[in-house]
Amino acid sequence: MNKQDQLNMIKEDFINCQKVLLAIGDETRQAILLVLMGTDCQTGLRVGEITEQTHLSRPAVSHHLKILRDAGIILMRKEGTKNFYYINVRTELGLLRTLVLDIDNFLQNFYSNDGILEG
Amino acid sequence: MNKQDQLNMIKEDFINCQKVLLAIGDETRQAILLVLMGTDCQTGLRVGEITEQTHLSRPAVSHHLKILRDAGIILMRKEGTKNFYYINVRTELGLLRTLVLDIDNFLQNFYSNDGILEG
DNA sequence: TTGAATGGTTTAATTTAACGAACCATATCT
DNA sequence: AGATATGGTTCGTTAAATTAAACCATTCAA
Repeated sequence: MNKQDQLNMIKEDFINCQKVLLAIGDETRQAILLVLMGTDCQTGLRVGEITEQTHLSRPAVSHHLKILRDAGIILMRKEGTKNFYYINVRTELGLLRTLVLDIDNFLQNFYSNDGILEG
Repeated sequence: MNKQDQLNMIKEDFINCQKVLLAIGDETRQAILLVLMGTDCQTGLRVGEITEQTHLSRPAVSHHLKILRDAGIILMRKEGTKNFYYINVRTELGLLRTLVLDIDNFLQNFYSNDGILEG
C-alpha cells in the first residue's frame, strides 16, 4: 500500500471515530463512563443513580448519555419507566484502536529513520 | 490485578491523554495533521504553507498548531524567522493506544459472557 | 539602518457546547 | 381516573472554543 492510500485510510479513520473522539474527550463523560464501568456486571445504572454519583443535574446527565450513546460507546435498556445504561462491550472504541494502529503503521513506513520510501 | 485497580488505571489513562483527545477531536486539526503527514520526509512545513492548504487564517492555524504541539503530537524547528512544523514520530498518540488497550482488557475481564469475576 | 518576510500574540466577535429550571411524556400503582 | 416515579426535551443562560483583524517581535537582506 502506498503513501497516499495510507493517508486516505487515516482520513477515513478520523471520520469513523469522530463521534467517539468528541464523546470521550469531555471529562464529565469520562467520569460517567468510569461510573458505569464500576458497576457490577451488565445490569446497568439508571439515570437517577448516575446523577447521584456526579455533580450534575439530571438533564445534563441525560444530555451526556445521549452523546455517549450516539457514539456507540454505551447502550440503553428500557424497563418500564426506568432506563438502564451500560457499557457497550462491542464498544466503538475499536475504531479508535484502528486509527492509532493505522497512524503507527504510517509513521513506521514513511517517517522511520531507517527507510524513507516516499510514495 | 483486581477490578478497582484496573478502573484506577483507566482513570489515569484518561488524564494522561486528555490533551491528545481534545487535540485530535477537532476536524480542523485533523486536517492539519493530514497535511503534515502528506509532506515528503521530515523537513516539515512552514505556517504559511499550512495556511495555504486550509480555509483558515494564519492566526487560526497558529492557534491550532500550538494545541497540537502542547499535546505532543507535532514538533517545531526554527530556522531564521521560519518555523517548520512536523509530526512527532514518538507521538503521544501512544497514550491513546494505552487507553484503548486498558479498556479492552477491562471489558474482557469483567464484562465478557464467559467469566464475570467481580473485584 | 531601513525594509521585507515570517509568524506569535492580543483583542473582540462569533459560534458552539454545557448547564439547569421548567416542562412534557410514559409507565406503574392504588 | 388520579397520583407517583422516572426520565426525554425545550428553552434561555452561561461558559468555552474558534476565528480574523490588528499588532508586535525577530531575522535577514540590501
